[in-house]
Amino acid sequence: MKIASFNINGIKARTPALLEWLKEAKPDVVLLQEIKSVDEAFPREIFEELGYNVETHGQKSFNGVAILSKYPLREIERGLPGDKSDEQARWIEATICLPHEIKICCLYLPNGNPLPGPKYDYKLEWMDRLYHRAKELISSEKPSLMAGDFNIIPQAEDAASPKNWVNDALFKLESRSKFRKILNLGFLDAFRACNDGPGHYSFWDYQAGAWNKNDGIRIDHFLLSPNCSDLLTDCKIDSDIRGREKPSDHVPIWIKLNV
DNA sequence: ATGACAATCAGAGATTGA
Repeated sequence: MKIASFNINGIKARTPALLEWLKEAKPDVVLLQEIKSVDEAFPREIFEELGYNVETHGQKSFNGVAILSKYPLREIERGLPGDKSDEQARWIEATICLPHEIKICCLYLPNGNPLPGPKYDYKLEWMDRLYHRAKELISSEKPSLMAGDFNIIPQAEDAASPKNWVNDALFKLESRSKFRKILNLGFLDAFRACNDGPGHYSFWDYQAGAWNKNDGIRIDHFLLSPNCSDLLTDCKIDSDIRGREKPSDHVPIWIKLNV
């Protein structure tokens, strides 16, 4: 089974590019971030015609997450628990039902810039809540994964120019430590389990010719619970997508599970 | 330190992103 994550930077602007990639990559499940659309405006029929079940958690103009799945989705939850006043659409989870169940969580972690400031505080607070949900997932002892745009550069080798990011919310020790704390619960960075070394990126800024200079960062991740990690056979980033017409600034990352 | 680029909403230019 192939599960992908893709920050599409607007479903309205990205539907053609998304369809082209879907038909090539043929993922069974796709986790989308930054749909930048309310639920009613999401073009669900286009994806249903391709055989996907569609669940969205949208918001006007900004944020918004969605799950496309060829398998039925159950136990759908919208919004990261822990703060009822949080109105930003950054989390949707569901259980897919194969012979055995897998809990799939799609997230769009706050950027956090500028720093210091309320946006950075929100990022750190959101990561504290993410830690609590991650702990619950581990405690359940069921196969689970969290994937999406984490807005975290885990290590220096995950940036082409790490010096440019030292004071950025994506690379600040404080936010990276919170990411590491989640890994230390027992979650596996699937990409690093399958790939070594520098030069692997999932985001290139639209500005300053970042793609042409390969000045990228790796900020889109798949974190797998231990019994989900046992099923992992491959993880790759479809970086060539960034060079196409009207691309997102992110590219898809996917895993294969032996189920 | 700033802007470079793109998407959104709105119908110009501000806001957001990373």
